[in-house]
Amino acid sequence: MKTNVTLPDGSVRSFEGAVTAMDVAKSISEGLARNVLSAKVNGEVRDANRTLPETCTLALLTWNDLEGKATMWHSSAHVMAEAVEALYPGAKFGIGPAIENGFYYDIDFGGRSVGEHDFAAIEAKFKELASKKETFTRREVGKTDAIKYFTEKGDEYKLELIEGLNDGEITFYQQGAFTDLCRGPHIPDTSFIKAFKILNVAGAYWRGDEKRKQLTRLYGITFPKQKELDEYLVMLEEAKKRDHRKVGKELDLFTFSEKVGAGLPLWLPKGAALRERLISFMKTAQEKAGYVQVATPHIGGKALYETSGHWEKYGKDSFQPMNTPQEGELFMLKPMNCPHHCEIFASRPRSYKDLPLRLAEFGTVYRYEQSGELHGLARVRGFTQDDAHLFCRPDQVKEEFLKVIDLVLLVLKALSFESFEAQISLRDKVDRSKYIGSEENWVKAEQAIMDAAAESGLKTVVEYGEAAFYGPKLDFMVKDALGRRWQLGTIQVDYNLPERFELEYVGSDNARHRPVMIHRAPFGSLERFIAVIIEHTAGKFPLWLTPEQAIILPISDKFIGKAQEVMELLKSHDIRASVDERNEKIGRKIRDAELDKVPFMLIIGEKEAEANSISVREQALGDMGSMTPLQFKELVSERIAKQLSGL
RNA sequence: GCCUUUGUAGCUCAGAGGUAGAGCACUUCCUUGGUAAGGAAGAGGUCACGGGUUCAAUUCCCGUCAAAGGCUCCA
Repeated sequence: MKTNVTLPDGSVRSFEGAVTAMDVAKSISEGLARNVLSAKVNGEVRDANRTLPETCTLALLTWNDLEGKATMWHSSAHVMAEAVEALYPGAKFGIGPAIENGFYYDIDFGGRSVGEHDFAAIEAKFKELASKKETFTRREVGKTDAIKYFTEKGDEYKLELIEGLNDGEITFYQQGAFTDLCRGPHIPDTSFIKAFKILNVAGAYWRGDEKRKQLTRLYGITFPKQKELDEYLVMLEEAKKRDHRKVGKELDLFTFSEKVGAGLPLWLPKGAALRERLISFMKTAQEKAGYVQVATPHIGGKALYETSGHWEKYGKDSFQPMNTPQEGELFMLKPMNCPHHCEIFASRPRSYKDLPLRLAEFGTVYRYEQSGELHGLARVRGFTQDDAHLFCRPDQVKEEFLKVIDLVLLVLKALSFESFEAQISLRDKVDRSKYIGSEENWVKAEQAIMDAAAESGLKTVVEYGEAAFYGPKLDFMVKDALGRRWQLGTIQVDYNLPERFELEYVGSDNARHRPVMIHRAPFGSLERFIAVIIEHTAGKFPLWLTPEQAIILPISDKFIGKAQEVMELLKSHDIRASVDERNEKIGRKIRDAELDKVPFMLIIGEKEAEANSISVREQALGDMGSMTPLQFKELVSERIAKQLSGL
């Protein structure tokens, strides 16, 4: 018997008899063999020490491959479980997968509270076990034997997992004293793991169901070298420095007050200026795209939300209605702007010639978010959407949708977001109770989104269960400093609300027709959008957006008058500038302006006062030499024009 | 909402069963200085809030509120 192996470069190697991926690695080089974590055999990731089929394609996976890392982290989860079992006899185990950065294991410690103070002991035990160079042994187990093993061990979680499996597809992996139900694959032995750290601990419901027991989830990460762990931890610290909650405080952008309430941000003057800048940017873009502005109140009658379906779908879990003292009328804080906008559409007869009607509003909405869910500006209870609703004829849907995609891309470009994901958010495949409207309408809407997304050429991923209750969405997702994904822009096609609000227009055939609605918010919400901008720029905003574009620094107070003249001149050219009039040396003023991330520092001393010039220093880059205030104004205008090209 | 953790000056943080401290920021004065921190003095805290234990609590215990990391949820 021979084994023929095709390697990724296309070359074919022939071996006498049965061989493993590890054998193949050794035949290539000892160095490679020392680094092989697992192997991709005919497209499937498997243990490196399993026998290969007679004919196969083979890719050897190392730490440089995502799948190699995943193998190592999954194996690390097993070792962590082994350490936990040694220290906490009787602990029961849920699931322990590899994740994007590391791994976790959900553990039932049997009523014991395990927290950060326990980490050191677990880490020490882990290192002791890993250094033993225990091998991971795979074994196929019959269902009855598998049930028997975990019944004796008393682990009801594993038993529940086994219930969902069929005879013949159950495998156990054992390393040292620890045996686990596991599909694999695993690294050859534990000696590959050289560095380990428990990152944090969290509660996690068994099978993600909040009605079931909460297990303790330990998050950890491992590396093949201690140095890599150290670097990773430094990187995490650096990421924390970009946290919008920290930077927002340092730059005086926003604050929170216990008295006002959790999740209700207070915008300070600089942060409010930033918002205004974003709003006027969007207003300009929208005016060009044929939108009209409307304005609606922050509350609406309960009947409005009964019509829209909000009351039915989310009434119980939202801020509760408030009533008027005399008449007892019920009003709700608006969770969305669309019902109000539907009523504007319905306020008079509409002709097909009026469509598309694009109603835009920077509408502030209020949503009840569970207290544990609040997160700085990224998840709040009151926020302002750059909302608009496009009422159009069915034949206009695709074109309008494509135009909105362009608008979203323009926004992402102006803020230099290069890495975003476009996600098509569809209905839950099973649970349809969360949604309103007919199957027919949903199919039409889902098709419309997929067609438009395909035509736009966007790369998209499909997620089920992420749709709004009235329709599917195209969502634009961006990551924050710590890699968490947030939804920013969103575009939604809706056949349902026009039906519920009985919206109509008169067609060219003089008959009544139902319009289609597109809901869209390119920023999503100003709050979350600003949070993500802060983390992406670390507070160094693009010139067009930054609250203060230039600060004028007189060398001594003799030149304050001159500095003020320059400031007035720049302001008359729409440059946002101020003067640092403090009684400090120039070095100090520069340092403070640098830390405040003001893009330009304009220095005025004796030389400049005489020559009617300014010395320009660019933030983080340094001295640019001297020029006249008008030359500086040109410099600023050119840069802004470049940043906003396309608007 | 749930699990783990945290809450001391505007900010970052030390501290201890006997009613508090540093650095920065702030105020005043001196200094008028050319590209990342000039000097001196001063002011500033119900130690998150509410109970309890104690001769004595900011410190120990309980509750509430807020914040952090997750889970669930997310119009």
